[in-house]
Amino acid sequence: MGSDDIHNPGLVLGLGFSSAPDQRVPSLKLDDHHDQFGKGSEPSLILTLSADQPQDSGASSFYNGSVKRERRVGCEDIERERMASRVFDEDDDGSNGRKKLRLTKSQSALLEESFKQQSTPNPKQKQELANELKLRRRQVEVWFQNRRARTKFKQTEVNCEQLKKCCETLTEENRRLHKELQQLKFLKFSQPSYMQLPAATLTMCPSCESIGGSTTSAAAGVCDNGSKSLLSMASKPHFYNPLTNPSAAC
DNA sequence: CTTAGGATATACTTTACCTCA
DNA sequence: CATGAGGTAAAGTATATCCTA
Repeated sequence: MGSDDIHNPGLVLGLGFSSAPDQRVPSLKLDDHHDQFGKGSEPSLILTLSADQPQDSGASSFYNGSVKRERRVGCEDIERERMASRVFDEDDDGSNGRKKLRLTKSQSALLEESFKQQSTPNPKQKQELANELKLRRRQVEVWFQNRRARTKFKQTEVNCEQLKKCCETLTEENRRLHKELQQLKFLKFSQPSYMQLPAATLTMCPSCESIGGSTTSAAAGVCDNGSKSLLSMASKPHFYNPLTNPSAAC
């Protein structure tokens, strides 16, 4: 037995994305009412912005192709508000392509404000917002959908960065433990008397990565900088496993 | 209890517009 | 000045889920 039996406490590294929770799962549950409509069935009615609803408030704001480019300098905001508050009847150029709504800064600000308070407003709240902003409810709905998507995307980016850092830390720890293990094996076969010492008397300095005889830090299981050593961990009843105890690693 | 259908959510895509080299 | 690439945000589409009649 001996050092060959030392468990590898954290030698398996990975981000563990085998089943990302947010991955879209292909629909395997079309056995109920959904497949009755048939995925290939064409929509019989396509609503467009112009045909969707009457311009109830008269303030849905679209850029006209001929009105371009708000300037970042000067009275851009005023100009933008002015442009955006215009009603474009589309088709002045004969095209029936969709025009793109641009929310004004005040509209965006109010939407942001309400998003802070409630990221998924109920239908009544949406309608109230729409009334206040002189938009259609659908536009408010879409804005919240896209806003939630942006929030989620940003959060995913943050999580990804954290996982990268965590992975780097674990890789470094793994490398260090490997090295320590090799030194211990070497010591075992070259100088067996070392192994007769109580385990707690041996430890490795994480900075110089050499085995030493310090008793105090080894007994504590932590080196001066807080790193763990194999021997000190081995003297404890359980091994440190960063995968089952990730918070300890990162 | 089962089912149809509406409402609404998410995920992904398309499109119009803007910025910048 | 013109232009093309790339980014951003609004809107479209497909599908899932929940609720109700």
